[in-house]
Amino acid sequence: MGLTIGDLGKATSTKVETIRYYERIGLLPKPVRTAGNYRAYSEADLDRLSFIRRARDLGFPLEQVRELLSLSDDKSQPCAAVDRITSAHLRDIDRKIGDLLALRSELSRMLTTCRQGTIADCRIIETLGPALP
Amino acid sequence: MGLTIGDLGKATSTKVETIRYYERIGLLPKPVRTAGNYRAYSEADLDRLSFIRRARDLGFPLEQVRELLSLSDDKSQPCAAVDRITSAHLRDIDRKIGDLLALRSELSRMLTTCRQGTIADCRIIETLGPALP
DNA sequence: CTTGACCCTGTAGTTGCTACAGGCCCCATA
DNA sequence: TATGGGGCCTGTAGCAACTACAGGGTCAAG
Repeated sequence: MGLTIGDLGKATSTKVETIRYYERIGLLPKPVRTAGNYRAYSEADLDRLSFIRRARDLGFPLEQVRELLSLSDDKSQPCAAVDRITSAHLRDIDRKIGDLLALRSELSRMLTTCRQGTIADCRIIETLGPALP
Repeated sequence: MGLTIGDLGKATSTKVETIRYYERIGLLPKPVRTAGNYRAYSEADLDRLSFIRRARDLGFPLEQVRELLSLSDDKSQPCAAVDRITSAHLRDIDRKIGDLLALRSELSRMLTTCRQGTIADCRIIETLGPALP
């Protein structure tokens, strides 16, 4: 009866150490222990961990996962808070995508100017180096 | 004579602690010290730090910055190694962009299904929650 | 001569895990 | 019944790349 920490790990593709870490930071409740001091988990724990993992896979940082969890614990609350968190996360991702695209074009511009000579006249190193006087 | 660590920080938009950190991990050489034990930097140090910051701004991780620095120190080396590092970084960025775009579309799909009701029937929470039986 | 801005060292915190070390526990097999 | 191997336990330290103190020293202006 009860799932071991290894069972939970397998079921959610989560490393055992990560589960203990989630417990330590209070994302997962401390489970009951068996006579031999093993953690014994319930289906509810499995659901909660699955929730965490799905949110993490979607890139939510742990603090936002924490908020989403506490929202999902209170079903009568309005949905607006969830919407707010998700929108904020989306804006964050959009900003990151923008940054990366800018980087990407800069790097690929640098690459096209690299003429396979020596470092002495490498345009990439030149770009990184000090401004010419 | 010589630049203080604060001067260097201002000139490169780098926090003083970060400069000391770069010194500790061997990215920047240990500078000479004044009578009062202050670090005194040269223009060459400023150039080197600028190089580091530019590479960091382009998203190169410190280990790759280290490689680029040692390449730029040996001007007779072929440029191919620089090209290789830059290309690898570019592939990395492309992968990240792909990941983020996938996330983005998932999140925005979730948002469009959120109907501003209560948590009880919030589609976002539902998506994160356990599979229905 | 004091004030305030800067500098020094050393250590601990951040995020989200991951990897030990050194030791229990449990089950199956011989 | 002994034993071997897996899995579990706690606690600590490590990763990137900084950042933030605490508790002091130094320097230039007023």
